Formats: sequence, structure tokens, C-alpha cells
Amino acid sequence: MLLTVDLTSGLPIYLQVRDRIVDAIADGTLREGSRLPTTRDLAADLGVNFHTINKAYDLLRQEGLLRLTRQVGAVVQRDPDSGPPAPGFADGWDERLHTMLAEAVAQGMPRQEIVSRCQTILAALAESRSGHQQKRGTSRG
Amino acid sequence: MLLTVDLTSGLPIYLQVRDRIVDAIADGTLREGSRLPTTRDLAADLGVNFHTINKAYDLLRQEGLLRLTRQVGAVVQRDPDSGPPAPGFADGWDERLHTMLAEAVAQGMPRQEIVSRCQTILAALAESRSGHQQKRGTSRG
DNA sequence: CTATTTGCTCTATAACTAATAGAACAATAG
DNA sequence: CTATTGTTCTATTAGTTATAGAGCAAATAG
Repeated sequence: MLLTVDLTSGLPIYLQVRDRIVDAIADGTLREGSRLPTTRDLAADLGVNFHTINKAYDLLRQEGLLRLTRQVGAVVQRDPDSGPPAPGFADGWDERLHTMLAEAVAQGMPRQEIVSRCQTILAALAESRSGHQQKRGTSRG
Repeated sequence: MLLTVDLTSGLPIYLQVRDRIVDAIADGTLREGSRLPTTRDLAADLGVNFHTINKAYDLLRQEGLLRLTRQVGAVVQRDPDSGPPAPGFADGWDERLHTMLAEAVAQGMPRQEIVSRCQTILAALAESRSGHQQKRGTSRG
């Protein structure tokens, strides 16, 4: 089982699928060029409709993370080492981050703890990535 | 005009209203004890239905940020200086933060830049707050 | 070329959410 | 008591989520 979904979570299934795949790319489980299951296979695996997976894959394609080709399937298009974000990505992301951080501040979480939690999450992703990573372009230049 | 909403934003109106109020609490524009407009007034002000504001206020109440009393209206229940978050707040928040950060990592944003953007946002909130702030409990103890 | 695989598109339905609308209830301040 | 203000109720319209099935279209395999 590549990933799981929680039908009681409140978050739509297709967004859960998206989030899991984004996370897998961020932590190195999936790298540029990795192949994902076909929409029909993954749908059967999770016990959901393939249109739902279709929606998740399509969203990831719009975000530039997947390349979808008939007969080939879904292939990871980019990963943390594929270079900087597309111009414009930071705009919307920063705004959402602002709301997220304001929420914690309003609830009284100390600024230091907020930064610390961010760093912990980022360190965990980087740590996991260093395990999966086979360096690119550095093995016998 | 206390706040504005963007009807074309995609984000539901009641969530936009919530986000603006959370932000206003985080940046010191609103403090514990501040009174908000009545649901009917704010609705008229924004040109939306009062049930929509009701939903936003109710959500903020569930989050512990507002106290709603008939005849009195909506009063800010807590602010950044009201003490640490309720136990359990960090759980769900941390999970959402994880997804948010993973997204930026997957898109290739450098770890340093991510941390830096968090700090910039937090600094801006704190800076704005220091302007609004009249110290609590330190004026002639 | 044909055949298969796999993404993609179309229609359709049920359940839920968002937003509007109007009426009325309930607590609280004056 | 009266006015204010949150709260609850029903209802409607529009949009989203998830399911379902049929079939189209492109890319690979033989």
C-alpha cells in the first residue's frame, strides 16, 4: 500500500492523495522520474473511484509535480533538487503561510516555538531525503 | 471598512472573514476585549448575508478566539499575550504546517528561504503588534 | 498495421457545502 | 417592558465531492 486515506478526515479524498504524494516528493520517497500507479490501480488499491484519483493527479499536474502521459502513466516531474520553484509559486504560498502562522500567533504560540516547529519539520524531510538520495550529477562527473 | 472580501477568490467568504480576523488578532489590530461589529452590521458592510458572518464568528468561537453574547456582540477572547495555546491545538496545526512546508520543499524552495519567509512573516506580525501594544500588567504593578 | 494500455472526456446521480433569504426565538442591557 | 443581538429553523439556488459507466485518444507493444 503506497498511501492511505482517511474517509472520516473531513479533508476531501483527492486532496489527501495529493498531500501524500507532495509529502513523498518532499521527503525523497519519490524522485524526479519515479512512476506512480495508474489511476485505475491506485483507485482499486484505496477502494475509491478512479475519477477521484484522476482529480488528484490532475491537480498535481497543474502544480507541475507530475507529468501524465497515456500508456505511460504518471511520472514525477520534479523534486527538491530540480531547481527553484516556478516564478509565481511563492506568491500564493506565502499568503497561505501567512494565514497559517497568524493562526498560531493568535492562539498564543511563542514565535520561537513556531520557528522551531518549522525547522523540525524541514529537518525531518531533509533527513529522510538524505536516506533516499543518490546524488545527482556528482557520481563521476 | 474593517475588512474586505474577494468574491472571486475561490476561498469561501466565511473563511476569508475568519482569516482576516485571525490576522488582526495576530498583528495586534484586535486585542483581548476588543469588540467586533454585530453580524448584521458586518454583513451589511461587506454586502453579504448575515448568516455568512454568523458562520465565520461561530467558527472563531469554536477556535476559542471569540466570545459571543447576545446583546453584547462578539468580543475577542484571546490574543498572543493571553498565554499558550490550548492543549491539542498544536496537533492539527502541526500537521497542516507539515503539508504546507512539504509543498514548498517539493517545489524546490531552499530550506533556508522557507525558514526566512516564516521569520519575515512573524517579524512583521510582531512589529505591527508592538505598535498597537499597550503593555499589560506592567504599567505600575 | 493492430491491439492494449492508460490518460482523458462526457453524462449522470446522490450527498454535502456555501450563500442567500426570511421568520422567529432567546438572552441580555437599559 | 423594549430594543438589541446572537441563535435557530426552514427553504432555495449554486457549486463541490464522490461515485458510476461509457467511450474517446494517444502512446507503447507486438
